[in-house]
Amino acid sequence: MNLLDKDFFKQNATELAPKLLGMTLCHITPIGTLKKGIIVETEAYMPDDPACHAAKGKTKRTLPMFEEGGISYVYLIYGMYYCFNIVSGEKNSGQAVLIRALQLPEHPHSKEAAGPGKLCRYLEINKSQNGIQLSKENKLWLEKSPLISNPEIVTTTRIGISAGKENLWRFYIKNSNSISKK
DNA sequence: CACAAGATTCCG
DNA sequence: GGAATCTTGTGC
Repeated sequence: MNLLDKDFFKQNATELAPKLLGMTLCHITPIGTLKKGIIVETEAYMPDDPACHAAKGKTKRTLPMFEEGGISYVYLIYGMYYCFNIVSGEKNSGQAVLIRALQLPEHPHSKEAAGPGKLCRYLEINKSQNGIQLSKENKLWLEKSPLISNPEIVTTTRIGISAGKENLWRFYIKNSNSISKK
């Protein structure tokens, strides 16, 4: 079974988010360097979720969230940090999975990509990756990680939001040293 | 056009 | 605990 066929991303964010744990996010930077990390922490943002950017309807910023699942949604937060999301669900549903932390294959204890802003800085993801289909041709894609299979997953409330705090929509790999926070 | 808020991070 | 820093959405 190929986990990465088109329908894989058509699941709801709440279903997709835990399934992304243990997969490798890869990016080839503009100067041709391959950067990659294993996803160890994610959060789901759903259409009727008060914490979700798309909940208030389409705006210029959130347009990618209303595309079909499988494209990227990148936005700038606090004027300083980019956050990378994988859009999920059917077209026009308005949902996505925020990638919150990566474990570096060669430095499993590093905190260099432990946090949504930090992983974008590490992978060199910015607005130019916004709204693109995740694929090797677009130099931004997912692979199954050979290092992690069937990770033990912890489910908690999300971080940094003011509404929708009650939903248990944050997922991370138990005992990972590279998550953003306990 | 002005203004407040924000899915963060780092320092004190 | 608080600042940095600036885009975006909203309201006048």
